[in-house]
Amino acid sequence: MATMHDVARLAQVSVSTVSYVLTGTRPISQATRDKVLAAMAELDYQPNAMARGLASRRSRILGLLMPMDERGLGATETAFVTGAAAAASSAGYHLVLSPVGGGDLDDLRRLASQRMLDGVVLMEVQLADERVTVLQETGVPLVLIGRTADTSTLSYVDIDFDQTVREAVAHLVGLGHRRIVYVNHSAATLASGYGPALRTRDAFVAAMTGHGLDPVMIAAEDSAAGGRAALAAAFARAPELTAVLAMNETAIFGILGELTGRGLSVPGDVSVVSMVTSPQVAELATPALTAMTSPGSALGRIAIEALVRHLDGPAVERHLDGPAVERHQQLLPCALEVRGSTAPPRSRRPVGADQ
Amino acid sequence: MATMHDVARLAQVSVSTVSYVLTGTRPISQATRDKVLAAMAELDYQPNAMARGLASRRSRILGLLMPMDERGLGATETAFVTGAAAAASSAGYHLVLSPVGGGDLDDLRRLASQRMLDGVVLMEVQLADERVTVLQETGVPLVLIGRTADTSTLSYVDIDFDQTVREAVAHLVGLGHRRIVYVNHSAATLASGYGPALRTRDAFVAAMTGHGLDPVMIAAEDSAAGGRAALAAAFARAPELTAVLAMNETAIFGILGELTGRGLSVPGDVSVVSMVTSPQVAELATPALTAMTSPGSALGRIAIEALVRHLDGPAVERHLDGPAVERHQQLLPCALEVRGSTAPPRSRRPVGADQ
DNA sequence: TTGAAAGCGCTAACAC
DNA sequence: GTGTTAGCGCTTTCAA
Repeated sequence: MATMHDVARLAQVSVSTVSYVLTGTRPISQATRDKVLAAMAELDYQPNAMARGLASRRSRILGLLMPMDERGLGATETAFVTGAAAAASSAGYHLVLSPVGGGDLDDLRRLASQRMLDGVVLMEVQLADERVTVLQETGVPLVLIGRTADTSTLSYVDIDFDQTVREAVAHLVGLGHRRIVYVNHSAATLASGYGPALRTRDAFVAAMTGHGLDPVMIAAEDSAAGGRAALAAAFARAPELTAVLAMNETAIFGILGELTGRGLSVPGDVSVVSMVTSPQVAELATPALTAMTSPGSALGRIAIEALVRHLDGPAVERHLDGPAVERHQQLLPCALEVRGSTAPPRSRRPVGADQ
Repeated sequence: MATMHDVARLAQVSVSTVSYVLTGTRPISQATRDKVLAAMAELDYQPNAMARGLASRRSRILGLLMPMDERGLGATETAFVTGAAAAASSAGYHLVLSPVGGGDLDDLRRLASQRMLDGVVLMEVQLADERVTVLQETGVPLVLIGRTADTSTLSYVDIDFDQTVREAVAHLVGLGHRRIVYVNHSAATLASGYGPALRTRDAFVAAMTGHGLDPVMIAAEDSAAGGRAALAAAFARAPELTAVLAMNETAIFGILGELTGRGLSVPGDVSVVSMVTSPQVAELATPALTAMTSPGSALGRIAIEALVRHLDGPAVERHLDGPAVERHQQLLPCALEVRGSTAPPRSRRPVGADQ
């Protein structure tokens, strides 16, 4: 493995010159640059990332910390990751994903304190999230996907759940639905402080109330069985329901199965809208689901861009906690994609503009 | 950020002593160790990973290279990742996932050449995979998940597709099915040299032939629509089919939908077995799918263990390509998990032991 | 426009 | 059982 010294010797220049053509930190004459480049090519030189990192105190590596305790990454998360990776790469950074489980807080602290990561994006943030605290203590530049309860000192990008729910409800109401049931994640998930579940719940109540309708919410376990149970509960609570809005990507298959099992057709008897769902999953169902499509890759891109802006920005007071530190806080709504699972309810026509 | 020097000064010992209590590379008296540990705690010392890596020429980081071009990680891949992460962690390594797209071969080469990764696990290997070549050229220790066509010089862990298909077919045949259609990935995927698709195809032909049955294979696009089309094609090719064996986790939802659409019940009229599927996905369907469950986390664990054994093993001739380099080559079968989607065909009873 | 040299924070001989 | 010290391969002053 050739080193910079080898390159310098072959090109008949000093090591610093080689370093400067690599970093572009100071002007180099074309002739010298060519010599150096030729030498590099000849030796198949690759800079040693460790040495570079040690000397420059920057690894040029960004970490994407994602919990993997659950049922895997959906297409949504995947889009997120690829968006982030692309943004990192075009900013000259590597992106590595670190599968941090919930338990290993120490592991997380170590990872962040070892100066191996220039910055970190944390996914699946809870309203009260110890990981955020740990990360803040270590001083690594940090951007969240999702939000903690108190966001005053943090940078984050998140889905605009309020807007998303409002649009979904408006779609159904526009079709003429009045009895709409919201199927959320499980009670346990809600209790654990999972932001999306909590925020969509509140947004649903607000949206329905705004339309003068009664908000009915059911919690469902993340499984097909949970979805079936939730649908049964929904009919118990609101026998005349004509539409289901589901936040739970897993339960929704159970909901559809149970609907079919009860001899009810989608969207003839009951309309179904899936929230924060990828097109891939929406297309899996029969009929394909009308869904609110998450802005996955944009979220990833924006998070990384915010992080990079911070890192590559003026080196001033990067470690001062003064109010001068710029935070990036942004919400992106999901987009309504109408497919085959929504239609006007059987018993009534779409409401008119003046109604 | 405290350095080793600070710790040494506070503990009144030399830096090397601090280093040795950290690495455990030579005996240290209990008294000294305690002093050092106390100093570390007091200063909240964290070793600098870059410096350590530069000096020791080992980053203690393992890379898991996974293509993310597609529809996301299923529960299978997730189990894989968590298995790998756990194994790495308990061997004292960090595991980072790198989302390498198909295109960036140069990016891959750079990543591997920069001495940032002590070893690499490559997922989703194709029969002819340029990435393997690139990686081998860089000289990083490498373990594959999946296999290239020529495995003579490589370490790998893979699913035993032969055995898995044989068991799946045996299950159906045991129930009395004779007309079994195999729904594979798309023709394009097959043409691209995707090992699992190719290997299961061959295994299916072998297994069916072994039972004296006619092997019918249909290629399906990876979508619900693809599944529906495949089922139509299957009925065209084999009108009297009573069972479907599906390799395509995405298409299977279309298959089920189309079956229902034709007024056919599962498993009453047609039995369905899903290959290389996670329990989570299998439970999504109604009825829950009988499936061959992939040994996800075991695969991940074994791959990492093989890599670590290589890295931590005798430092002898690690860069020699002599025949002394031990390769790890192992196949693991999927396990049959019977759920609600398989039953004896309507028209006949299970075959007896002597039949 | 270029070179010399002092580190970055650690590991691992080598010495005792 | 412990200390000294020469690097690891690079970046970045300082000096020309």
